[in-house]
Amino acid sequence: MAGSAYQQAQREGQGVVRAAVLEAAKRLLATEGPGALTVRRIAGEVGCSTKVIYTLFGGKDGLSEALWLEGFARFERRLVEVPPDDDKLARLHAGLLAYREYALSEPDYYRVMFQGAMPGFRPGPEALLAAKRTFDLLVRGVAECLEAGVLRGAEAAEIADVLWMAMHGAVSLEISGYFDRVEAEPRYRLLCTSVLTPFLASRQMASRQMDARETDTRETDADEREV
Amino acid sequence: MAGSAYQQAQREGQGVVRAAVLEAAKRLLATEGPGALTVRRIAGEVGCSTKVIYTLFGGKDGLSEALWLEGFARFERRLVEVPPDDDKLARLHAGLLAYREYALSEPDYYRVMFQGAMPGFRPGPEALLAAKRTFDLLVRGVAECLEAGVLRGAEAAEIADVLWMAMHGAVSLEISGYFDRVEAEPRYRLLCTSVLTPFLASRQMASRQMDARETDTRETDADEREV
DNA sequence: GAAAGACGGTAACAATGTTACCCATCAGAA
DNA sequence: TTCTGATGGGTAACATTGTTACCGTCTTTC
Repeated sequence: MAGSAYQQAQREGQGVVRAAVLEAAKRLLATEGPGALTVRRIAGEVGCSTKVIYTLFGGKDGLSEALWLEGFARFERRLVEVPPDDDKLARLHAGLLAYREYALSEPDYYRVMFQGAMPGFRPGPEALLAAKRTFDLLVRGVAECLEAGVLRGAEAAEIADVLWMAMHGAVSLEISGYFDRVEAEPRYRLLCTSVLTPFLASRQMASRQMDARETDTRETDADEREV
Repeated sequence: MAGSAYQQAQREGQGVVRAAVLEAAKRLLATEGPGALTVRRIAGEVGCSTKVIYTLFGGKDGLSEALWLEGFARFERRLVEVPPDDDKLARLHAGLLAYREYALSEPDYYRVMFQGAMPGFRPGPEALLAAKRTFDLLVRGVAECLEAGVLRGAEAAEIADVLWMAMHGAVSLEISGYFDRVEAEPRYRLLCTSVLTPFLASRQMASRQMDARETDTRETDADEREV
């Protein structure tokens, strides 16, 4: 593949320059938001000319896609490290909470990935594939609950879809400032339990929680598994 | 207020010019999307200089806010015209469907309102108030269900919040292209019923629906009220 | 009638993504 | 070995964006 030592070195050099550019872009995105991501600014941070970004990424869209992929990699890393649990439903709940926590911890990445923060950028096939792979983590979590018999009533993809819709909406509105953090968290928990409740194999838990909101009775150890 | 005939005429003239500018901006937004909304383009369409837009709207942000308000006015109009129904739950469901239908019928307005399609624009206090007023329609619909006794278990604002989160997430993902229209609609219906089910006073309807997905039995006239 | 202020058109400015031009450097052929 | 072709990268330009300085024209006011 690498014809000569020179080509090899050049390729490696491009690799490290590309990494440096991406690192600068990531830092700018995290510290100053998408607005700071200009070609000149990034080139200035890394100490090269703007041309380099065009040869390495093919323009701002290429760099946007690289950041999109980086965001999904971070997202996936966060979701994967949710610890396993014999209680599949508890693990799914932990994953749902991890979804929000990631989005709130790196909202600018979330904006890039899901809110079109880079104007004019549309993800290509590879990027959509990465998104789909991340989403499959959710489908798998639901499927395990179906197999374990704690969820029922719909296909894993269906339940995962509605969960994703709900979580994305909650997180998206919260990032956009429609909810402050203190009221957003209980709303998010209520949303997650609400969406899952119709699919619970034994609906007593959710029923108990709902009733408890009115009667304040019958708390049991099952409560701690609620969300 | 209007000192002289000249001032009066000038004021009225500004009013019609402002309306014309807004009309051009609305047409551009609807036909070519937010990307076509440049100050020069709008000025060219209406046949004036860019300066006019600055004196009438105070810059692009002012025009963005005007479009935001226009979007919420259209949204509210659509939601208000959901016909009343003695079955409060059916009316609420109709409202939830109207939410999606509006968003899909004017996705660029929805992007302006909820997805930050105008870069750098943050809604001011008046704009947020308009948003809140529109959202109150949903709260009121939920409150009527609570008063009628068909929903229970949480405050109207809580249920409305989770409904809003869910609907916004579904619509937002659909607009962004994560679902095609044919698969999005049943998902949306499933999402709406799922979110509402835990709050149903009599949960037999939802239970029956869920069970029916597995057994394909026991259809009743209650089915037509599902979503 | 003259000074003052407001509206609006022209042309500029700053910032952005992008590219034409040019030079340096290296691989490969004569 | 030397020349040719090509590739990468820096400089400076171009087009487009939001925005504003400048100036002429008009009305109001003293």
